[in-house]
Formats: sequence, structure tokens, C-alpha cells
Amino acid sequence: MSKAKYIPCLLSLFRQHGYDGATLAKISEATGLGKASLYHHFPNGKDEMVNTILNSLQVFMEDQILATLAGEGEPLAKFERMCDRLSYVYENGDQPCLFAILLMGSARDTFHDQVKRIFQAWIDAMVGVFQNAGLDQELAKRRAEDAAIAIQGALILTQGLNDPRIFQRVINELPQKLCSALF
Amino acid sequence: MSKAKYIPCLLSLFRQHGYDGATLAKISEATGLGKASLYHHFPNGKDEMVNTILNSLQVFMEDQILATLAGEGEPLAKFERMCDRLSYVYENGDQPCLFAILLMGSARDTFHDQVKRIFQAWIDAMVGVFQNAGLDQELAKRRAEDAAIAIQGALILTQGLNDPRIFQRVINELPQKLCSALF
DNA sequence: GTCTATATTAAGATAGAC
DNA sequence: GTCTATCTTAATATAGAC
Repeated sequence: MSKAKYIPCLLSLFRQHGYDGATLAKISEATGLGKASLYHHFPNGKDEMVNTILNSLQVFMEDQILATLAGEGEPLAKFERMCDRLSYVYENGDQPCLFAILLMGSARDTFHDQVKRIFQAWIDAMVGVFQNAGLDQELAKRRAEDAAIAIQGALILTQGLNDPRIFQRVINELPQKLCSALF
Repeated sequence: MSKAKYIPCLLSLFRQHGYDGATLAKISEATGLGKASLYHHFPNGKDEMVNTILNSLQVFMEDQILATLAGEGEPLAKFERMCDRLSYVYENGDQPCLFAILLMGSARDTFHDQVKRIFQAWIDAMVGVFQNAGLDQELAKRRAEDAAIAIQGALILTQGLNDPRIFQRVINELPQKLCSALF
């Protein structure tokens, strides 16, 4: 797939400008491709671009995060690995979350199902860690949701106050916090 | 100001569709006013509409939330009042946060400063409660940020999973959680 | 204060040459 | 696979009558 080549650039554009704000003119300039060339690679236009990005992010999460959470190791180490990978994705808080962006705009209806599946898979993987550590199902579910809430909320507040230290603090504290719930 | 009459309808539209998705055609249909009439009330178009909404939300927060946090009473009662008012604003989790929507779209540059001021005033008010209760400044700041993070994150996850119970759980647990940090 | 009609611009999208 | 040129639509915005 030659599409993969353009994913980083497209991800950056959609995160910076949102779905509607990332116009074909901007995409054309950023990728260096004319509009017609963009339609050669992505016949369904922007929807296909975002879909390609979402598939890529889903694979990243499955390979880098969900696999770790489901594998061998201590809960603390798993959550530290998860937070490390999330810091990488969100560039230490400098970048907002594409999922949140898609949920908050006019493209919500188009991409909601896909975003929901990714969120759910992530939370389910965390639930698995908590249940393996002995938490009952309900408590495990709440703790997993709380983790996702902390990440997403930190990203919003970081954007709102223009202060990546908020995201960095939350990410640093999260593994310990999640494991302290285990005792 | 006759503009106030249209705020609920406009707020609903921008929350549902985002800044770009809330087109003048949709606004015209929802308000029952023709496009030209909309420009009579809001000469600067959508920007002025959003600005009017933001001013209204700021006043609501100052009157209903910041005043309570800065007034007399126990911390627990103050936070319970805050969460009650936030549940009202977000309709028990059914509605997303306009601030987050504006931060995540193409209108970020236009409204970021105003959103930042509102966020900062809210957090400062919570910091005041924690400091009055004896927490040192740094810890008070972190706890206040954590409260805002929990609310914003819960709204994102609620949208993503299409499950308002997430917001409701977080809102119900928050006052106790914030006060447990005081002992 | 509201309307109809229209202007203007920019968006997404395509045709067809190279 | 990329381009120039163009099409179509829909967006914001305005003029001017009532």
C-alpha cells in the first residue's frame, strides 16, 4: 500500500486542523501532491484518508499497547509501557487525540463506530489486566475507564491551557495510580 | 440583548455539529430565521454567535460555580454543587463540551484565548478551595487540574462509547474523591 | 426585524493529457 | 502516478424590498 507513505503527514494535518479544517488545498500543499493525485491514492477523498489513518492507529494500538497488556509481565510494567507508547503517539502532549477530534466534529457520524471499537478494545485490554490482578469485573471496568478518562481529559486540558506539562504529569503518575488500586 | 433568545438553540447546534458542521443553513432551519435575519442579529456571522455563547457560558460558570467555590461552606458541599451544575450543563452526559469542540476544530485559533481563560478561572477557583482546606499550592493545583481532567475525559469517553453512565459515575464520585485528598 | 434574491468564494471532486 | 483545467455544489455573506 503506497497509502502508508502519507499517513504521518495526513495524521498531522487532521490533528492540527480537524476534519473540516483539513481542506484538500492544505492536504495538497502538505503532501506535495495535486488534488487529482490525492484522489488517485484515496479515491473516496478525505473519508478514505481518515479511514486509512484510523486503521493505522488501530494496528499501532494492537501491536504496541494491547499486545503488551494481554501478554506476560507485572501490571505496573504493562501500564508503564502503555503510557510510554501513548506519550509517543501524542508527542508528549503536543498533539491532540484524533479520536476526540473526530468525535467532536461534523464527521462524528461517519467515524463514530470505528472510534468506539478502538476505545472499547483498549478499555477491555486494561480490564483484563485488572481482572488478572484479582479485581472483580465491575471494579476492573471502572479502573480501566478511569485510565482512559485521565488520558483523554489530560489531552483536552493540555490543549485548552496550552501546557503539555499537564499531560506529562498525568502520564507519569498514571501507572502507579492504576496499580495502587490493586492493593 | 435580543441575542440571548437564540443562545440555547445555537449552543445545541454547535455542540451537535461542531463549528464547521453547524452551517448557516442548519442554523437558519433550527432558529426559524432566514440567513439575512441571522446576520441582522449577529453581524459577524458564526464567530459572533459562538462568542455570544461563550460569554453566556462564562457568566453561567461565574454565577453558578465559581461563586459557590469562592463562597462560604464546606469543600464537599461546594464540589457537590459544582458537579450538580455541570450535570445540568452537560445534560447528564448527553451533550459534549463546547470548549472541547472549539479546541478540536478549525476554530481553535479564534476561540482558544477565551476558552483558556474560562478553564483557568475554573481551575483557579478549585485551587482556592483546596488551599483554604490546607493543601499547599502545588498539591492544590494538581488536584484542581485532576478534577477538570476527570470531567473533560468523562465527556470524551461518554461520547466515544455512547454511554452517559460513564459521565454520571464520574460526576457522582468526584466530590468525595476530591475531598478525600484533603485528609 | 424579516424576507427573497443574489453575490462571492472555496470546498470537494473529476476529466483527460502526459 | 502526476498534472492542469474544470465542474459542481455548498458555504459565507450582502443588497435591498417590505
